[in-house]
Parts: sequence; C-alpha cells; structure tokens
Amino acid sequence: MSADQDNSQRRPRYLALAEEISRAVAEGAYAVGTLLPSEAELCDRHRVSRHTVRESLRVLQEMGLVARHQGLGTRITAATAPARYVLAMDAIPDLWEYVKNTELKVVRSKLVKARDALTPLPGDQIASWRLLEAVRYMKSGEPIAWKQVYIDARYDVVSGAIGKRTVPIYSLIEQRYGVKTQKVRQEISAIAIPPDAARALAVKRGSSGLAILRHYVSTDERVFEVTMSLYPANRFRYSVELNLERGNGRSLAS
Amino acid sequence: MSADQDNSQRRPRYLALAEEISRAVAEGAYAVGTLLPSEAELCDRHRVSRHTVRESLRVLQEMGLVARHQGLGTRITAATAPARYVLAMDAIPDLWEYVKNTELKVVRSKLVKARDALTPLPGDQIASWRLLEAVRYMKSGEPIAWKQVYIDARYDVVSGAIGKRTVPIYSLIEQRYGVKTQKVRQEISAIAIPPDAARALAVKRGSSGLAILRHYVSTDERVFEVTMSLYPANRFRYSVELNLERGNGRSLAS
DNA sequence: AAAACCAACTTGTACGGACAAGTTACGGTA
DNA sequence: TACCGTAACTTGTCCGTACAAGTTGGTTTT
Repeated sequence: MSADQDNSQRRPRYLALAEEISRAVAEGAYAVGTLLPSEAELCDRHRVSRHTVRESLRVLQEMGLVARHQGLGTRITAATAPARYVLAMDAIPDLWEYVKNTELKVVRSKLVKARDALTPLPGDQIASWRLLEAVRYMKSGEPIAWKQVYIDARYDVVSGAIGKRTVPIYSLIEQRYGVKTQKVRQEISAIAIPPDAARALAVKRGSSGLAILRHYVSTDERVFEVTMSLYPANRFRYSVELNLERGNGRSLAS
Repeated sequence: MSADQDNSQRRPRYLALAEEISRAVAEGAYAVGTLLPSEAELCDRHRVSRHTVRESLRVLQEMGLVARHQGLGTRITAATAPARYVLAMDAIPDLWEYVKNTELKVVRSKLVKARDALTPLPGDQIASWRLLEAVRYMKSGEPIAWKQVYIDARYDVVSGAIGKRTVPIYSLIEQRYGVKTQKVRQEISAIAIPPDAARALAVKRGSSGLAILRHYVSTDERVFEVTMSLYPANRFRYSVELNLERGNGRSLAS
C-alpha cells in the first residue's frame, strides 16, 4: 500500500492520494497550468486502481485545484485551494426584491448604434442596441433611480414600448429568446449626478449619487443587455452578505 | 434502456437518471425528509448498474437535493435545487487584490464605547471597541480611501499601533485569536464626503463619494470587526462578477 | 427490563475490464 | 505547403464483483 495509513483510523486510499497530490502541487512539484501525470501513470506510481485515482482527482477538482479535460489530461489550476465567498442570497438585491417593490417607467425608447451610446457597449461598435431610458419609482411615487437599459437589438422584446414595467427585462429576454443568463458583471462607483438624470430624480445636478453598471452575459459568453443605473445618495443602499466557503464546498477534512 | 435517450446527442445514462429522479422529487413522488429507494432498488427499476445509480446520486447530492447516509439510505433534502450566485473571485476586491497594491496608514487610534462610534455598531452599546482611523494610499502616494476600523476590544491586535499596515486586520485577528471569518455583510451607498474625510482625501467637502460598510462575522455569529470606508468619486470602482450556479456548483446541463 | 448479539439492509471503498469520446501529433498525399 | 486520415494517448461512461463500514430491528441472554 503506497499511501500512508494510520492504523488507528484508516483513511480511504483515494483521500490519502488526493492529499499527497495536493501537497505535491502546493510544494511546486507541478506548476500551475501544466498537466498532472495521466490517470494510468498515477495508477502505476501509486499502485492503486484507476477507480481510486479518478476518485482522488474528483476530490481535487471539487477543491478547485485541477480541471479535467477529456482526451487531453488533468490540468493544475491552482497551487492551493482557493477560498471563495458565496453570495448568501438567490439574487443581486435589485434584480428581485427591489424590483418587486418599485415600478420602472420607460420614458424614452430608440435604436442606437453601440458607438453612440452614452454608456460604453461591448463588441461591434456599429451593432444596433435598443435603448430604453427609464425612471424607477417607489410605489409611493418617489423617484429613486434613473436608468438606461441597452438591449442587443436581436432580442428586442420591448421595441418602442413606453410605460410601466414590473418584470426585469433580462428575464423577458430569457423567456422570449431562450437566452440563459450565466453571468452578471457589475461595477459600482460614486458619481456626480448629470443634469438629465438630476431632473428626472428631482435632485440638484452634480449632487452625489451611486452608479451601477451591469453587463448581462449569456451562456455563450455574449453580452445581451447592459444597464446603467443612477441612484441619488441617501435613497439607495446596496447590501449583500457573503459567506466564506473554501474550494467548491469540498475539502480534504473528513 | 430505461432512461430516455435522444439519438442525435446521447446523454449519459447517469445524467438522464439524475434528471428523472430530480423531476420525480420536484413533482412530489418523494417527500422531502424521506428516503429514496435504495441503490439496489434503483438498479432494478431502471435497469442500470450500481455504478450508474451512484453517479446519479452523486449529481443530485451536488445539486443539494439529497444527502447520503452510509448504512441508512439517501434522504431527500430539497424539492428543487437552490439557485445561488457565486462570487467569481477569491475575495471582495479590497480584501485582497486591492490591499496588495495599496498601503493603509493608521492616523488615529483610541478605545470607544459602541454608543459613541460614528458608525453604528451592533450588540451591547457600552461594549468597548478599538477605533482606528486610517487613510489608504496607492503606492504612488495618492490617497484613495478614508477608513474607520472598529475592532471588538477583546481582539485588540493593534492596540495603539499607529503607522503603515499591509495585512488586513481581520486576518491578524484570525491568526492571533483563532477567530474564523464566516460571513461578511456589506452595504454600499453614495454619500457626500464629510469634512474630516475630505481633508484626508484632498477633495472638496461635500463632493461625491462611495461608502462601503462591512461587518465581519465569526463562525459563532459574532461581529468582531466593522469597517466604514469612504472613496471619492472617480478614484474607485467596485467591480464584481457573478456567476449563476445551481445547487452546489453542479447542474444537469451538459 | 436492559444489555448484548446477530441478521439484514444500506452506503462506502476498491478492484477490474471494456468501450466511447476528445485531443494531439505525425505521416502521407495532393 | 496545406490538408486529411490515422494512431496514440487521455478522460468519460458503464458494467461487474467483492468486501468494509454504518444503521436498524429483532431475538436472546442476563
């Protein structure tokens, strides 16, 4: 038996092997980006079955240390298992909860070329995007956000529609076109509110505000919606709670 | 072959079985809290090997639908797989990457009662907290953040220490006292920068800024550190990328 | 009545084998 | 020189067998 074994409490061979490999990786025996020895080779070296080797590699994969590629090999992706924070809720605050308690009123709608957008848009600069300018109100009528929504013109679910909306647009796009949101890139910054938005929000131009830029990315890596939202200070707080998890929920501890 | 198979693109049997079981669970064929049929029984019913059944159950486990108990059985833990966003990086931007490229200079340090803190503190209002006032600089010397750090006085790792720091304080607390960070609650808002901070940041008082309030929570649910950071507009953008994952990182999509 | 034992059932670990599917590199041909 | 086909290598899927380890319930013994 090649892997260390403590008589008083026997560890499974696959865990012992996983630990041995992860230690070797941490010590630099295999550089990040390179391939581990093949499964057959690991069988020979450690005198275990392919089942045991595969089980070990699965554990390492769950820890985020390796990625397996059929036909190619097992690549080292990290020297030590990355610790990750997991968002402890089902969605970004204003994708769901927030939308439920407010109304979005579209006040302008037009087609624009990417290059003409006030907000930088990705990809082909002569591509067409549907721009919606909107104001979000509390049910009580107070304006809390000024928003520009750019929709890839191929998914023009709301062409020309002006008025109140209560369903997130990316959700409509998902339903209508079968596009799946895989990723949301988000950037938050402080800004002085520009004149157009200031009027709509009933605040002084140049007063403090929060800007949240979001790119909605589909499973085939395309940005299909871009939103820029402006919130006056004191009318909006963005809260999230993050939990610390290591690897992908799997560690070597038994 | 008992599980549906599409000729044009053959799905692995174990995935088809996993989907069949998850659909049955969602439809109420098995109540949450009860046991699934045993592995042997599932083999018989679906005419597949035990390996295939075990592989299916592992997928369901990864989705958070079932929990396996050696000697007992496989229990249904949820009717549908919880959907979660996972922060696609190792840490909140300024817990790691950001800290590496900047320096925090503590300019004031004193003990305060919770009730006297400028930032609201949780729990007992007569409890003592170590307050550090600090400025964060780029290596180039430009001030980018004004910060108040409140530390539960029981974990006074930096009592009175004024000067430059490059290691996150919560990390020092973890090392010194064995406290484990389990959760970080975070709130982002826009503010007009107050006078004290404006001076330290070399911006006009009242100009736009970003405020990030964080509560660091230990594994025993205690808040042991609270930080309030102020960033002038245009000097700081808070970027995150969120991936949609279902269950524990595993879905049925291939 | 309580404790010990045992059988039956269940999941976990480990082995072996076979073939499918993906990737890469090399040799032959146009 | 470029393209195509093939061989070799690799991981993925699926099957089977055997035994270890854990759980539970029933029976026997004290």
